[in-house]
Amino acid sequence: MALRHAVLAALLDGELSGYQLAKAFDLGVANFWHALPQQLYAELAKLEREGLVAGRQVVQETRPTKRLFHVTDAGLAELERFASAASKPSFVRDDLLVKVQAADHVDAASLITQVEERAAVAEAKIDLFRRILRKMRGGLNEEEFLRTGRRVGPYLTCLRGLAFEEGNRDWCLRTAAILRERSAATPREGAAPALASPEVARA
Amino acid sequence: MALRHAVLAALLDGELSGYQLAKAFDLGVANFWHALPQQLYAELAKLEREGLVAGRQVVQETRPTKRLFHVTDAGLAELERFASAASKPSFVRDDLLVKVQAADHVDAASLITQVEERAAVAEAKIDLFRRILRKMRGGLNEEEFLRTGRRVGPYLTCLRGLAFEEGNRDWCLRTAAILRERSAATPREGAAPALASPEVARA
DNA sequence: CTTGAATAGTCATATTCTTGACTATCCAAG
DNA sequence: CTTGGATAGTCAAGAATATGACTATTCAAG
Repeated sequence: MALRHAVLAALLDGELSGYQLAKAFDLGVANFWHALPQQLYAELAKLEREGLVAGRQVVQETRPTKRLFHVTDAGLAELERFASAASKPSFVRDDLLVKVQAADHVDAASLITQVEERAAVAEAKIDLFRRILRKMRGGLNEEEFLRTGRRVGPYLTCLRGLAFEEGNRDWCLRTAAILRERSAATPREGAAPALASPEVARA
Repeated sequence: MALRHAVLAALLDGELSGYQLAKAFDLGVANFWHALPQQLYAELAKLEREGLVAGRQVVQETRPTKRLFHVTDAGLAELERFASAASKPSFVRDDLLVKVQAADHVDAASLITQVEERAAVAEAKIDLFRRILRKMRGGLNEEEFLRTGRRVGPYLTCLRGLAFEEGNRDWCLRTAAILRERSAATPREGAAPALASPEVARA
């Protein structure tokens, strides 16, 4: 149950409405925690009942009234407690990797397309992360900022997101190239092509 | 609902019992899909009811009787269908990243310890993946194997796991170093240390 | 000769997450 | 003057996951 802690961590940078929070989760936070708007509204309500966040109503003229939430002292204490407790091992879930695992038994063309699409998505995220990082460190260079900047937490997690997507892109491009080469080498085979194995090569 | 497909993909390499499958998930497959043994038994039962896998009873003398499962033609067709459908975006969940996001507001010492422990875990996984990869490619070098080997799917996903853990390790080590340096620079501060910010520097 | 680890598997409960729909207001483009 | 997108939020139902406990057998260490 760390969604609540992810929400608390996201609210540390200032007051957010549920809607803004949902967008934040879609961007930065999404790189290490994923949640739909519905869950966030529900979690905010629970956190408020428990006194870990507090909301204040903001009546807007041109927009629907919204509620801005901030972390309370109790919320900060809960984050402290969470941060000191043992971390569960991280986990990833990725359809595409499941498909690649089965690559030798399924249609190559569609798989290659999907891997290349994923590379493009990763590239877009890389650009986004680079922009966010530039904005966060302001005039300072990275080393300076990491030594002296306030709030390096979000910067560090963003760096992990950047490296992750770079790894993603590189792997996708390489994988696509390999699958392409292999499917070119056996143009008339369907699933599970009988490529040259060590045994065959010896024969 | 891609657990079923992860199970099918894992069973492509040969018959496995529920127990063996659980261990396979704990190792290789866990890098892109995570599931507890209970889920796997339940999923196998469902897959069998739907005719996507078939099990055969194996009576053992020295061990409890087990059931070995393999993918049926219908299961293969289902995998094909899945592989051609659009992939959901991958997602990661990581307690540790949530904690680092809040790094400027929580106790540094405990966080540094955890980040360094994670680096060690990553290192161990790197070793494991290297061994698995070596074993999979047999006598061939990597390039050769990727061009001509049978079943490159598991090899490719393992490569992604390796790169992921290398990224993890590198980021953890860098993050630990930065947090250490910062907490050394403000030895008597508690949470949210007032480090030199651009504004402060100007003053 | 008892304890603990590994094998092999099951059940029930509770929480969490996803899906899909729904209510509103405002602004801008066509 | 209607449609679509952005803002702001809510509800209900159902699927998927997690937690914890439970039954057995075998082998090896102490």
